[in-house]
Amino acid sequence: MAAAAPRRQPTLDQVAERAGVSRSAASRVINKAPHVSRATRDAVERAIKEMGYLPDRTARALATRQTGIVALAVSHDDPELFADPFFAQVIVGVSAALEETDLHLLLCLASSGRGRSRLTNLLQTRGVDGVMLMALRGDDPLTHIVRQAGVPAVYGGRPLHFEPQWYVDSDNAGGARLATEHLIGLGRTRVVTITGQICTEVGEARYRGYREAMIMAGLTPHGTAEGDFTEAGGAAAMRTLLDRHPDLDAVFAASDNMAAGALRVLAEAGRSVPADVAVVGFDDLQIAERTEPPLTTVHQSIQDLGKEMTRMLLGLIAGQERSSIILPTRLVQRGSA
Amino acid sequence: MAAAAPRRQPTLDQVAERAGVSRSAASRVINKAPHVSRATRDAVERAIKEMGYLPDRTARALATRQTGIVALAVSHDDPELFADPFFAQVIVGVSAALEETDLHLLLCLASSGRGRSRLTNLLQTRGVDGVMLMALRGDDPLTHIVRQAGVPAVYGGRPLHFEPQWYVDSDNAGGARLATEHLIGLGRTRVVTITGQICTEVGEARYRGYREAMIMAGLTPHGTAEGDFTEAGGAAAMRTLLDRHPDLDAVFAASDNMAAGALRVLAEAGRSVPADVAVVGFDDLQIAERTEPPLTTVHQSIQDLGKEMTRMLLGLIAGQERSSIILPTRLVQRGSA
DNA sequence: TACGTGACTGGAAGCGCTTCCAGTTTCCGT
DNA sequence: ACGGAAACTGGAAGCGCTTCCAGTCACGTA
Repeated sequence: MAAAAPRRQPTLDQVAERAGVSRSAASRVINKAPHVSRATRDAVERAIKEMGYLPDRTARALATRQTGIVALAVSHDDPELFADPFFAQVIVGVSAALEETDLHLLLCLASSGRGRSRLTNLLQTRGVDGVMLMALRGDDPLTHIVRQAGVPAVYGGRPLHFEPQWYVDSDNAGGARLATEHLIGLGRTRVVTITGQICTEVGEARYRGYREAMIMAGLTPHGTAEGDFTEAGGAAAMRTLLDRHPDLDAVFAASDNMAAGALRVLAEAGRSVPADVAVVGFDDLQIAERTEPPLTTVHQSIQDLGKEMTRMLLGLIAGQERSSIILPTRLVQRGSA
Repeated sequence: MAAAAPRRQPTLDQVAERAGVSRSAASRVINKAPHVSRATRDAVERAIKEMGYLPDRTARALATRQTGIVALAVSHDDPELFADPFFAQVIVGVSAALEETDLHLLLCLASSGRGRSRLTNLLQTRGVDGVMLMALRGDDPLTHIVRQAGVPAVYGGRPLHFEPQWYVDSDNAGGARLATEHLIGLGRTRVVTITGQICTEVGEARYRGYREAMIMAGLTPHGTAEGDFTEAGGAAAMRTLLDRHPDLDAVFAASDNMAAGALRVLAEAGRSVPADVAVVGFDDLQIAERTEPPLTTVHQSIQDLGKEMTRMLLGLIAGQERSSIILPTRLVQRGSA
């Protein structure tokens, strides 16, 4: 190793000695605590500057019982799931919110059993001040561990069949309603939907929104096929729907990726979009601007999701009461509907 | 807060007391140190189990002067850069390598001045055991800070005009050579290139590889246009090239995104790919499989990059000597060449 | 002048763990 | 039976910081 000079960084004791005051006085200056005379403060500050002193994080953490670190945990069976740009956006949001604080972000990809036990250990050994949990299933043992470890925790999205005490989620049902209502407003009546996995909260909520909108408009849900949020899955579902409901005149796809697959299949089938069939997606990913025609879709701000999760967690760590948040969605009109 | 029972976790002292041994003995058992009798070990292990003891990370960190945390720092001016799927892949690789250890990953997006100073502080206050640096410019002050803080550091990719002591990088020049040679092997002689920003190491290296291959084959570089690694940039560059070198019969684009833009422009211009113009990209991103025609491209394993960086860093932390690594690339043939 | 008040100070006790060291025990070979 | 090495043990000194507390001091008021 090119380990730097073996001389260690100066300690608080040395600073205090140089400033000619006690260690406690020096500590007070550093922490901007009250009851410090002008003379003491000046002396300590000068010593700090001269020695290039910086307090040791670890020692401070031990004394204050605060690590200055929060974790973002992505718990899921598929290790590749993290490659979804969704998480990058969340992280950008989280980082932005953290930027204004002195906290740092620990990222935990807990897909394997080993990964999960590492995370568990991290929480139980008081390695972080709080944790944000994402992408976990309702029966994920993590929910139990987190609760038991007594670590402040906020959820990003809700697991199915489990309402966490504190969470931030996009208004999935509302967005789906928005999309469906838009299609209905266009005069379409034979609106079908391509859902995500119904065994996920997101998949279920977006399907629910579609149903609600249809029923509110006095229509009956015209046709449903379950996809898996991917482009290929969307294409397959679209083929199924065309087959079963050749008269369909609109489709609400629960993700942009699925909508892209659907568009491809519709083109192959000779249906023109939006003339014959109107299509709306969900997510407003980059892909939505590049489909042919460009995709009308429901926008959700994933960075905001990250930001709000972080703010909520900071509040909880500070001991404040908070309430869960549902983030709004909005329709972005492009060419497909 | 729903803070769990205020009763704190048991400490090592309590475990020792319960086991009827000294704290040092208990510590030895936990750390699997030698010189522990069977009886002592059993007693301590039983006490640990009964009390549900887990050592406190922070206290241990203070005593051992090891935090058990490594940082991945992405230092760049554009906060959105992190949204590039590239980083997600790196993180997946890093996580996989870390999974086998007891270390955790701290993620630092240091784009703003504030972010950079936070990172600086983290390193100087001994908040992490080592750091992996990515996407920084040659003159990034971070390189200096890292050096001065004496924190083990490995670079992912090389900044321009600066060869870090330890780094992992893809063989960009070699890959570009591979791509260009492939085009030449196809009988193309009027091969042009769309480069990335030449003011980046990657951009420069891939351009260099192209030139080398051309010259080795006795050809003169036929035309060059600088893009910015994006699809739009690639499209613009392609238009320029078509305009200046209407006779071109092949193009090597320094990224898949740019290649996708180029394909679009070529189609608009009525050039058929690969018949009239053969195209090769670089990166082998998902988009390469979806272009029309599917893109022949140079594959690099970004997860491996993350893994190797991590292994190297772990080695450095453990005090081993290491040497920098250049990861191989390979050509993936699809329809465009 | 005496006294209560509040600002300021440093000593000392932690935070929970590792590790050095000196002392004790055990177990050989002889 | 005995000397010595090797295995084991617990006391104590840290790691570097925060914070409680008892004490000092200067001040304004009665």
